[in-house]
Amino acid sequence: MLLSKSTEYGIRATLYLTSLKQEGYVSIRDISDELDISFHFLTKIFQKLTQADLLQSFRGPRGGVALARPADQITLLDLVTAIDGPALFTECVLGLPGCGERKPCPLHEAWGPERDNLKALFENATLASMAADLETFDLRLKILHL
Amino acid sequence: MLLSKSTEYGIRATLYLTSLKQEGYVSIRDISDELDISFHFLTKIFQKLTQADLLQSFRGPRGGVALARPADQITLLDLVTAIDGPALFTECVLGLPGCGERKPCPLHEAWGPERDNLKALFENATLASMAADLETFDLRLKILHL
DNA sequence: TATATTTAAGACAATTAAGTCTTTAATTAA
DNA sequence: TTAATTAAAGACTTAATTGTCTTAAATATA
Repeated sequence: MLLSKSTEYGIRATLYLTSLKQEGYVSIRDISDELDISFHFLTKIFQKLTQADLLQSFRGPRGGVALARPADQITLLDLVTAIDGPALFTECVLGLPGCGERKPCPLHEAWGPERDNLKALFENATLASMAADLETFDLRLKILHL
Repeated sequence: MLLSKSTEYGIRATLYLTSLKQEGYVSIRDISDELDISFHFLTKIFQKLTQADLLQSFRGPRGGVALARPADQITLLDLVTAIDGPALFTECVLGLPGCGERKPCPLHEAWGPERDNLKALFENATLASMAADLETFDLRLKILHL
């Protein structure tokens, strides 16, 4: 699996938050209800994003979470690295510690450009651009209940 | 993480087996000792590869494992899908069941070509080509003990 | 000030992945 | 035929991830 469940949830939830375009804070409960994600689990994921300064949170009535900066200044790469860490973009595909130019693994050369592509893709996708796509193409963030 | 530990081990071990260019069977113990992979764990991984007809195994003295077909006819994609399954190349990046052309997630369009690249990379890398690189460039499969 | 609302934090449980150990079956060779 | 060698199979343990629950802290409002 490319992304952990935590990261999958984090992306969907943050994207949903963005799409609401709400002035103030949005409660985590509203988001978890809407996207069918465990409230407590989502709370923990948001805590990571808050600690990484991607979100702001506020306690008490009318509290919740909000983007910490404009939606065009938060990328998918920000979200992924804040939750899963940078391993996907830094570590050897074969898990060999110390794999590098000096003594590379058999996939090193081929994986380098591929990893850069992936990173570029994640870097170019901002919450703003994705939220725009969301509107334009009526994309989905929810699981369908049949 | 892109690949599971099982797949990482499976690739390294199969590649090592290929590089030996041995006529008969190579014992799993020899491979696990050489690459510092748990013997029993590697045995299970090889069992999957044997069941997927990528390896042949033989019990008893002078037994072990061997490639089931020429090294240029086994790809990295074969190994990855045999061990981890095809999810990486088939499932939605955001984990939305039913994500597809009809009702795609916000990453669907961007991820499609990227996934195809990745798949092509894994499909073009055969055990033969990687083993050749291994010789030519003195690449490494082992963890370095300092 | 008291109560309700909301996130923070941490304990705990369930599930999955990773790793170990033991027994069985197949095969060779003495 | 007996003993040694090797993979197969499955039980078991450990660790990591995922998910749940409870309590504490912060804040607003009545």
